[in-house]
Amino acid sequence: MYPHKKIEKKWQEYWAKNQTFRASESENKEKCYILDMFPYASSDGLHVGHPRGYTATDIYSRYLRMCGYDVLHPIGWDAFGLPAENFAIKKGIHPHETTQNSIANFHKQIQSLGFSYDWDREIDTSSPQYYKWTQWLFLQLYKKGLAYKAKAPVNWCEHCQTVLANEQVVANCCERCKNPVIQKLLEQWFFKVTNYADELITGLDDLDWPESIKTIQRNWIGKSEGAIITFPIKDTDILIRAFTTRADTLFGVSALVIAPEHPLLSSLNIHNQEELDDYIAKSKHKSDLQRTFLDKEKTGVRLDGVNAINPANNEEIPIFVADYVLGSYGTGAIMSVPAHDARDFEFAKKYDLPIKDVIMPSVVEDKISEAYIGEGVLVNSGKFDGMISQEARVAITKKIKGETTTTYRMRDWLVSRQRYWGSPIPIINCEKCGLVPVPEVDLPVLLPTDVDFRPTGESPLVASKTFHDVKCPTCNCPARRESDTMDTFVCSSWYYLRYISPHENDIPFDQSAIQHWMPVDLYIGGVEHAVLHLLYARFITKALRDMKFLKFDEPFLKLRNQGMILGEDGEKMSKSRGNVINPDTINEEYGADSLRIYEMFLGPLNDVMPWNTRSISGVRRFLDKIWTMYHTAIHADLPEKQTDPTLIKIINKTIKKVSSDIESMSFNTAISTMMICVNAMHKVQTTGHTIARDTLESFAVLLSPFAPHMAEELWELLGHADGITYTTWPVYDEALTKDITVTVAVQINGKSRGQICTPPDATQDEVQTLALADEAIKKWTNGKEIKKVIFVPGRLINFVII
RNA sequence: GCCGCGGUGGUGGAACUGGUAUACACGCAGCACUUAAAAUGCUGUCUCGAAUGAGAUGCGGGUUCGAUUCCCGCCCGCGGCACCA
Repeated sequence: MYPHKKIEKKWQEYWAKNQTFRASESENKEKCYILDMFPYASSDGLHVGHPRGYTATDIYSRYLRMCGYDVLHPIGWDAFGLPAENFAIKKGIHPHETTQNSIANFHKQIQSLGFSYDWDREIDTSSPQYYKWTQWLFLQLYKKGLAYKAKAPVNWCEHCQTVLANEQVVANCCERCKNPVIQKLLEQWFFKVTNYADELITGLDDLDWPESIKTIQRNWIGKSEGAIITFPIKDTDILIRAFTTRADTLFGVSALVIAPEHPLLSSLNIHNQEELDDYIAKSKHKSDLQRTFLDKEKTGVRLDGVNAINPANNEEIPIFVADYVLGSYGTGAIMSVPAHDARDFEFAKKYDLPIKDVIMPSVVEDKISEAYIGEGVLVNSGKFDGMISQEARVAITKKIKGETTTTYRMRDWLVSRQRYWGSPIPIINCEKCGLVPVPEVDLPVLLPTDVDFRPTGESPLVASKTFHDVKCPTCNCPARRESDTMDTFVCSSWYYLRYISPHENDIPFDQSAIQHWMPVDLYIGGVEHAVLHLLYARFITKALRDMKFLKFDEPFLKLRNQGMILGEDGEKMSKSRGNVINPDTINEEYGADSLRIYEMFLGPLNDVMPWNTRSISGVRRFLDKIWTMYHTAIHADLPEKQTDPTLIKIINKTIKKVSSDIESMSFNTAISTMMICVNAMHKVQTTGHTIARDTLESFAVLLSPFAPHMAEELWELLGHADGITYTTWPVYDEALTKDITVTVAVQINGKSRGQICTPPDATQDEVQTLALADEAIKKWTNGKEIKKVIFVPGRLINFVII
């Protein structure tokens, strides 16, 4: 039995002492930056989901080191933010203390799994050395006009007592506490992500990322090309602009519908003002949840006494205010075309508006029961009749002097938070000078400790006299510091740059080191960050590039997702369900190598998989088998070269398959291949033969990325004193992977009826003669005419008979 | 509703570019070792059938000598978006 505790401890100490995984910036080696999404330093500690991604990157890192690459593989801690703060409040301990405890715990847990991180580069986003540069980043964005303060309707979580970014609102609820989010009009800080909307979409094309993530980002950014069409209000000078993607349907407009928030509402002379005010007040009180989920039925108010003019045909059309039109998208006004838009159709039915067909579908199906939203040929559209939708959009927009434009669904990133545990925003509010950035020499703006950090709806930093009251850096008048803190996602939007020169105190990152290491070559993490971290990091990279700090466009060239590990009951692991598996327990009982291999053997990296503790015994048996096999094989007169042809073939095949599987991240099949190899070696050994040194060495190297502790021990047992990490990955001989004979399937009409053994390069004639001479085949072909023969060399021969 | 991904033994899964479906592992059964158990090793394990065989990759069609793989139409599950004009 493999004594995992003793051996794992031995090699972990060896790696630490020798700084085995320290990344160097080597001139003559090709670099590879392999990154994990750093863990949130939660009080719960590591769960079994973490090691899944970490093992994948670790296998890849260890593999590449042996292939001669210069590998950077760092780890650190995402430490600021709400969960840490909430935990601290619950315990009545300062979040700094609870966070440091969590970090220490994570550090210990991760180290015990034998990951090959360069621990010298460990970072903690809540340390002043780190957040100094998060603040620096904020200032650069501010200088560039990419960080701004504005009053806007924002998402407010009553439970967490803070605003949230759009990306943190899931189904109209706070992604953290799941309580409904309400809209509030507040002055907040934003990052201008929308400036990069277009590049954030086009940049995706060249990235080696899962299509699913690209699609999620594209949908989130929500590019839509259309036109703004101006509708004059009858008997006034007022013009209302409506955004549409379907200018081709302009002749089918039945009404102009505007959002309750629309600014021009107050300038209109409306006869039923009271009714309107009532409606606006009601819709203001509705949360977005009610406006969308609960109120499927559309409501609105017709504005009496005012009408709009359709610029296409000068028809007079009614104006409605309805809250299905969003004030925050497009122009806050739409042209309602009931015949060709599902929502407008529903609205028109309710308010009895005319439904006028102006687009003929190419295939006419059922009528009137719903709107036809597809494209087609124009009818009832004056001189545009007969045109197809695509052409008509351009022509009509031009005719009525509309402006073509592009809008995006994505909004700017709201980064200020009214909570304590985050990086302070480095801005000073001066009555005379307005917003004044903190001079860079004064960074970091330290998070004060003399405050009650429990949330009150206002930033707790306001309560700190030492923090809050300052002198204006420009005019020296009394001023006050910005008291909000930054969203944790700001910290994580640039951490991959800090790993590159984590100890620099005067610069955020060293330019020449950045040149050497960036961009990240492989990034692994969960899908849940598709529109959060992954989008923010891309934005920050592009912004820093435009400020000449970086010379590349995208931070992460290749991305892979690790699927979630579910509980044994197939449900998501959670404390309340009681199905959480603690990796420490598994590590203790089966060892780190078993846990690593088990998590990879479960199935494809990307798939969601249920945990099954019983199955670990399989991989543990695999390791035990290797252990005893090596101990039996290694003795004084161990032959150097393998002579057994079966083993020569299998080891060459195994090297080939394991190498290609690691490169394609098919770790599960790499492991089954190694199992097949071990079973073969074991069989040879139990039948009294010896496994030679070259075979044992090659296999130990193949095993080492997966089970590094055991592999190191076996490597030492084979007489090597310098560790396995930087040894050379074995090469295989293609000729030796080939079988001497192959089994060719013989089919009759596509059904397998037998098999024959031939040399792999046998010709069709040879195979055919052999096959037709076979008794089992004769039975089928006797007296039948062979119409056709299909031959796939080395695989099958198929006789088509009548 | 729209978009994306998936459906293979009792279980996790494998299968190159359309070429012998079910590798590898778990579980289960039997045997060996043992006073016994655990551990370990060996053998078997898709279904029906005594058998030559027949049928199985969610369901129904199609293309093909041959389909888990390609095409059409459904059903189910998971994930994303959610009045975005």
